Amino acid sequence: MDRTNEILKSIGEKCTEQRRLILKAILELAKPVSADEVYEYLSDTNSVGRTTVYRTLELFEQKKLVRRVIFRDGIMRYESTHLGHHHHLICLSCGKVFPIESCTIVSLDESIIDEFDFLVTEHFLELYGYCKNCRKGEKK
Amino acid sequence: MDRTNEILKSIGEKCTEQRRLILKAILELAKPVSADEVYEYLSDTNSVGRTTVYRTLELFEQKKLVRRVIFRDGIMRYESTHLGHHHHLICLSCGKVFPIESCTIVSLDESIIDEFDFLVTEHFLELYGYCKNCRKGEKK
DNA sequence: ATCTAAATGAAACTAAATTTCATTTAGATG
DNA sequence: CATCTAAATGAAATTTAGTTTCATTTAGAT
Ligand SMILES: [Mn+2]
Ligand SMILES: [Mn+2]
Ligand SMILES: [Zn+2]
Ligand SMILES: [Zn+2]
Repeated sequence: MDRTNEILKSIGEKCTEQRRLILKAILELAKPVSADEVYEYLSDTNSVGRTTVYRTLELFEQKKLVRRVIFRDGIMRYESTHLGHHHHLICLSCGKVFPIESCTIVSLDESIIDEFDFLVTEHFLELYGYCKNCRKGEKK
Repeated sequence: MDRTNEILKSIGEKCTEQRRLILKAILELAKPVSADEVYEYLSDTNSVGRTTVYRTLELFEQKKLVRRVIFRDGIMRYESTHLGHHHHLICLSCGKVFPIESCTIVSLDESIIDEFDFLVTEHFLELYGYCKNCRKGEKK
């Protein structure tokens, strides 16, 4: 029946109301969000405790339903892995986050083993600047 | 006389014993370090308080003597700006950090404005994996 | 040598995240 | 369906990184 139920079953974990709600929130929010943002998002339903949000996001990370994203403020955020590997544009003015789905870094990853004798297994790139909207009316 | 004194004068800030020691530590450690790592490094001299370390690193960042570096653990680290813009290889096994001095991303930065109408002003790339040493003896 | 605005640091505080532990519950079993 | 138990939950306590406050000290100007 419910989409979230399916997903929880597919990872072989117990289906609880809390887990369903947290997963739903992550899917609906559709951007990197902190545990507290998930908690706030669900606060009106009043059915999930903070601790459970933290724990559940950790579980989801292990089960690869979400990935952890760290921006310059150091806060742990999580986003659905529904979108594959990608990078982020983050607006320094309004904070909006835009995904860049193409990744030109993979070839770099591979050259590193030759040049540095270092085996790259993952990489994170974030680009900061100013979005279209926030540049409106500013002298170009 | 002292190298650190020169530098502090050059940024037009008061030369205090604490600032000299913190700057010296940053230069000697020559890698991204947290305020607490600087504090520990100086703990034997017993001449700098934790608060001063935090505040001084912040000052140094404003004055562009150091830059802030955030890895996956979200802890604020600082490194000398002596080395220009570069990226990091971080070993997931031993934690060692290696700089990659060439940056192939700048051209990406420029293409973003056309593709996303987003003006990139800075970017951060970190590559995680396993260094030469930590791969010793492992099946390739 | 004197003076003062700035710097320092101990202690209090904040915010994010983790741990503890008593209570509840999903879902397996009969 | 009723019973049972290991797992999940959440309030509260704790930890950790970082910030703020404020009384005291000090760099360096005069
Ligand atoms: Mn994303
Ligand atoms: Mn570096
Ligand atoms: Zn914006
Ligand atoms: Zn290593």
